[in-house]
Order: sequence, then structure tokens, then C-alpha cells
Amino acid sequence: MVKKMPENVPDDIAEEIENKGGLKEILKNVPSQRELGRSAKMFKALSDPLRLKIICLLRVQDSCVCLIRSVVNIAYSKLSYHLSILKNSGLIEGERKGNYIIYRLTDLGKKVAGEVCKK
Amino acid sequence: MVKKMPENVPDDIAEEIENKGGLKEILKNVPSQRELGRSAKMFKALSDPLRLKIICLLRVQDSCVCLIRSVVNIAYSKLSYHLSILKNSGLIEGERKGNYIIYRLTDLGKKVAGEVCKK
DNA sequence: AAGTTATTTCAAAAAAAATTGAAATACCTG
DNA sequence: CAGGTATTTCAATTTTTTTTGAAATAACTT
Repeated sequence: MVKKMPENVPDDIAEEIENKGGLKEILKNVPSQRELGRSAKMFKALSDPLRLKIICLLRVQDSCVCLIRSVVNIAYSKLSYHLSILKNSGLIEGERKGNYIIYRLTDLGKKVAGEVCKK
Repeated sequence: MVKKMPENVPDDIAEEIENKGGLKEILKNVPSQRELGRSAKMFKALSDPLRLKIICLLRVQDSCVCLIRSVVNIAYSKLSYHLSILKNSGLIEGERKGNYIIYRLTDLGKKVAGEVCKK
């Protein structure tokens, strides 16, 4: 029983890799772990329909929490949780105005909203 | 003690809403629940650095599972799980070739990869 | 200061997603 | 067909995220 190289790759793929200068060359096109993690975190913030809805609302109207709440119709504590996720990922920001806190999209949030809340 | 209207909105916001034709008009700019859910599902598939890494690898090289595995360095069962998520969200597809299954990006996957795996 | 409204925080519970290792499947080879 | 390689599936566990309701803050009003 002869031992075979583990993790072999089919011949045609192996050839393609060779033609591209080897695996090392190929991997230069893959972003660093740090960049991938940053992107993943942003996508995670966007991975909830409720949060997307809030983003699309703020895109057309800056809103106090109470207005957002009347649109999405959930408990305040729940809403607060989702707002904090959007805030921590840099998509929205809140400004206190008297008793109220007015949320609006950041520049990043506007960019994302433009792609997500298609006209 | 007079009861106040609940869910009041600050005056300036109320005015802005009025100027835009009311809340109903504003909400016409918010995608339907169905659309929001669809988008959220796509973002969820992208919300993991490992999955993003796979996407960026496939962007430059179609790969069998064994090649992907040698790049990401995790157990097969774990990898299979993540591949299934990418497959179910329409970002990648696999074609059996003998003993191997070669994964590649779908058209949708290519579009997304173009934005995510920045050059 | 006491009451009221808007909003957040907290801790516990529930739900969803990810990891693990073992077993199953699918295909190839001799 | 027996044995081997590549890959997936499964059930159990662990981890992460979300939900919930109650309590805490913060600022306004009287």
C-alpha cells in the first residue's frame, strides 16, 4: 500500500493554478483576514430585514425613535437593540434634541442605502 | 390630568413629514417586506469572513473542495456547511467532475465578488 | 422637586447559526 | 466487487444573536 499525496487537486485545476503562477500568486487576490472581517461585520449589520427597513426609512426621513417605532411596530427595547447595531457599524448616528433622539444616516449609511433601498 | 396623544413626534420632524405628503408617501420609498427579506438573506450569506474568503478565491480560480479546504484550513464538514450556505443563496454552484466537485461563482456571485474582493 | 415622556440598559430566556466528529454517499480504480 | 478518495449529511453541542419585560437615564414641564 503506497501512500498517496493527500489533498490532491484534479489535473485541469492544477494546470490552471500553474498557469497563474501558483497558489501563492492566486492568493494575492484574496483580501486579508482583517479586511474580510471588516466586510463581514458590515454585512452582518445589514443581514436583518428590520434593520434594512430602518435604513430605508432614514434614507427619506430623519426620524426620532418614536417615529421609527411607529413604522416598524415593535417594542422600544427591541428597536433600541437594532439601532445600536446600526450605530456601532457606522451606518447611522443619533443626535439628542431635547427629549428626543433624532437618527439619521451617516455618509456610509447613505452610500449603502443607495444600493439597498432601490428606487 | 389630560391624556396626551401617544407616539408624538417633534415639531420639526412632523413638519418635514407634512412637506413630503405624509408618512404614507414616505413609506412608498421603503421596499416591501419581501424585498427586504430577500436582501437580508443575501447579506447574511455574506456576513462571515470565511465565506467571503471562499468567494474571493473562486473569483480568481474555480476550485474543488479539497483546494478550498487547503486554503481555508478547516474541517471538511465545516467547509461543506459554509459551501451549502453560499450555494443556497445563489452565489456559487458546484459541478461534479469524477470524484471531485468543482465550485465556481454564479453570475450573481461574480457581481458580488467584484464589489467585495476589491482589487 | 415631582411627574411625565422618550429612550436605553440589563439580565434572563428563546431562537438561530456554527462547530464537531462520526457515519453516509458517490464515484473511481484495480 | 473491494478498497480508496472526495465530499456531504446528521445529530449533538456550543456559540452567537435576538427577544422580552423590567428597571434605569435623561430631559422636559409644572
